[in-house]
Amino acid sequence: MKKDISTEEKILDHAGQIFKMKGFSGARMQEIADSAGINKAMLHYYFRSKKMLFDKIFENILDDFQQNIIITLNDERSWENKLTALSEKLYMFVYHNEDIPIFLFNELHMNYNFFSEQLFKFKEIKKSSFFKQFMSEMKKGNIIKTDPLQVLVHIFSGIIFPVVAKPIISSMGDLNDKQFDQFLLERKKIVPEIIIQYLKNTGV
Amino acid sequence: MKKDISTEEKILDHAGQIFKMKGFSGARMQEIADSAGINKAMLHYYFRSKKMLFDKIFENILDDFQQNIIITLNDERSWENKLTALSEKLYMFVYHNEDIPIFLFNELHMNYNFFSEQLFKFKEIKKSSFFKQFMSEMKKGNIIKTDPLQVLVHIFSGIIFPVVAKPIISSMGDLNDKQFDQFLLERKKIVPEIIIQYLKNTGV
DNA sequence: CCATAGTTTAACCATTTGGTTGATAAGTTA
DNA sequence: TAACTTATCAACCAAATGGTTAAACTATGG
Repeated sequence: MKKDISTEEKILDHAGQIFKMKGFSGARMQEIADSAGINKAMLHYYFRSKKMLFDKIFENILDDFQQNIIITLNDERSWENKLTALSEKLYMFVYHNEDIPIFLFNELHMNYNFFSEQLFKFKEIKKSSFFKQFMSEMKKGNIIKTDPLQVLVHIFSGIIFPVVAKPIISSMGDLNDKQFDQFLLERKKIVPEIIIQYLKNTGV
Repeated sequence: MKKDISTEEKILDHAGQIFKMKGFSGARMQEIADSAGINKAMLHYYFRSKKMLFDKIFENILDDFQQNIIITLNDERSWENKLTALSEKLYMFVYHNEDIPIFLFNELHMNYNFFSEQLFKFKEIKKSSFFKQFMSEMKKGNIIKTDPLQVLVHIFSGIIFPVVAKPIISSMGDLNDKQFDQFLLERKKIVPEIIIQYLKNTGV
């Protein structure tokens, strides 16, 4: 009856790393087993198939990502502070999980229809208090007339994209890893500033 | 002596499509052959190995992408018009090649060191006339003090990222394909506006 | 202390996959 | 037309890969 959770967690942990690095089709079951220091049959014992193992991991990562966003957009702050906090959150997230964004987008791209259910949770974002605040301020004339989704995507793009395109951007600017980190840090500051300034520019 | 180019091009064409859709490790040589309507041995006859076939295709795509950018940044316009033109160019590029960005970034991510030579060409961007114009205007005080690479990355992020993250963004906004296209079209307009306005805001 | 359920392993299996081969066809040249 | 090069194909191969199995080990509760 005893459920030794350590093996199962070990699998999730190591499989996660390998899937993130190599994607679904690039990852090998044997490699995951070796990495976790267990027998390959254990993978099937706990998760039945490669696909099922992958799905569990993918869902966890997607949830984690979405939760990070939704919490920030729903807490108690002004809309400006939410945008700044969102930049900060996304920055921290990508800084500590450099390969998650590209992994997520790539797997979603290759298997769009399959994951469509899992994507439903992102609809919550539209219902977040950020959207309500934003619309309200817009009506009052304190914010330029804009689609709030565009605003969020400005932040997502501005912070997440550089990590996704890191090899190309590093090459463009001839940046080593340390310089790239600095570049990203600077963006975290500048991106919300630009957007907020633009949105408040109602008089012109 | 006659070089029948049609088979070779057929391979490049169909292999390109499949690699872009499934990535290197997800693509199958047999599938490529079937798609091109030729025998699998032909793939090896013309390109020796999967990797070599892939590399040729990858290089072409990367070149194409880089050329698009460099030409725009080097032609005869003001820096503002270059940013607007760059948005337009990138928009057209991603609109007609929806799966290229994620393909490029993913393969670069999975095999960073290997492609590092191919990335050298992106260093040209720093030498483009855009950078010179920008620095010059900055000295004159017509532009707020900013790293021009950050400015370019604003544009890249703003236009390319939405395509990369299309499944998630579509889900957030509950957009169908047509609505997403509209969303992207709107961004093409708004993104350079925001940046340019920010850069010119020197007096405040 | 043993019966039972859960856990782990080595060996195995069927299929897929990238790649090869040897023969054959189709141009090209002289 | 004969010699030669280039292009194409069906059949084949060895290795890799996801998955299975049957036996062994471990723990725990009665």
